[in-house]
Amino acid sequence: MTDTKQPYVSDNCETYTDLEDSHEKIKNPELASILKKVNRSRNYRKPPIDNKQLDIFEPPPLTDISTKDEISLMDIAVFGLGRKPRFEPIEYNLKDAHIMVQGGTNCGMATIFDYDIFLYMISYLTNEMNRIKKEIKKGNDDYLPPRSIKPSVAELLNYCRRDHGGENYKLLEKSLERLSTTKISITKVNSKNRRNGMFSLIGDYNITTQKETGRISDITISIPEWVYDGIVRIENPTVLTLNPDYFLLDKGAHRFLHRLARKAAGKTEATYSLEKIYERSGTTRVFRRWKSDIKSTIAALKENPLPEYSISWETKGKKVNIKMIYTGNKK
DNA sequence: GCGGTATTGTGCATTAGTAT
DNA sequence: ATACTAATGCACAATACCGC
Repeated sequence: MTDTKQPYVSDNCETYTDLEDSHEKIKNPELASILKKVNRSRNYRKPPIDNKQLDIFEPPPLTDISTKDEISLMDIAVFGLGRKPRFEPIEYNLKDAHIMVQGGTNCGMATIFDYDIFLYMISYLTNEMNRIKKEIKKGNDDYLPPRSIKPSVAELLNYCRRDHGGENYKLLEKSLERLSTTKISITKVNSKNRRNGMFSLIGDYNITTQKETGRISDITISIPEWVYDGIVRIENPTVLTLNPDYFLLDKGAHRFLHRLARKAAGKTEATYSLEKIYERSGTTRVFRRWKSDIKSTIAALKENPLPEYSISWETKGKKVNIKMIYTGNKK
């Protein structure tokens, strides 16, 4: 099972890494060009060796909350897209709302990778609630889900399909801090009145570490009220399932595009202008810099497409549109 | 000014390997 | 199986540069 080091007969390399490194020396030009491409772009992480999401019976399906106050949270980035936490706030001026995302002054804003923890929380809660609803249909009363989750760290990392490297344990603490302090404020204006609200991605959290060893023994994350109410107290929660391969997407921009496609295209297709995607990505880059970035980002998808969606770059004169087409199982 | 590419720094992510 | 270490890799963004 763990013999991942299968030698490649063709070129005397021990491992896949050897093969990648030696692509210059490879005689077969076709193979060499493929390997060069692999070297250049890595859209997907390799899944951890033990490629199981959870060792429990069934992992909860990956779900994300899609709207809040009739505002779609999936087609804007309520987090930074980079690995480095960002400190500048993001502002969105949408048609019917003004949205402001701001991180903590010390730790910065949550990143799209920190958001994985949020997804774990949503998935857990949705799954739990679906189970309870089934029980109620059968006529059995049941307790509502708890208002906080207590995952073991390994369980959390497994679900997010990450490696169990110790680094992840250290970073978890920072991730939680960012998630908890990132505030999203929505100001909605309709014809009659103006509503303003502020919420964060996760509530309070506790991390218990053992004194002698410094090991994390326990984490508790409280579920913020808007999430709990949105899933438990509303009859038809606005949640969408995602493909678990989402966790393997290595580029923040790819994750953003996948979320956008999932929401906008669904099981059909959708087209956005490049300008609109630029605005909704929350990037700090000037447009023409971002444009060349996103162009190569989308070009990389030719080799390794997004799970279930194809993204294409279409030019109409000077205008650029991004077309997203569902390629998954149309059932 | 506007388009594009090339280079570089930073902080997180990943990997192999190790300890319990 | 879970938790940790050290070394390396990577994306994003800032910056410089070039040609128009």
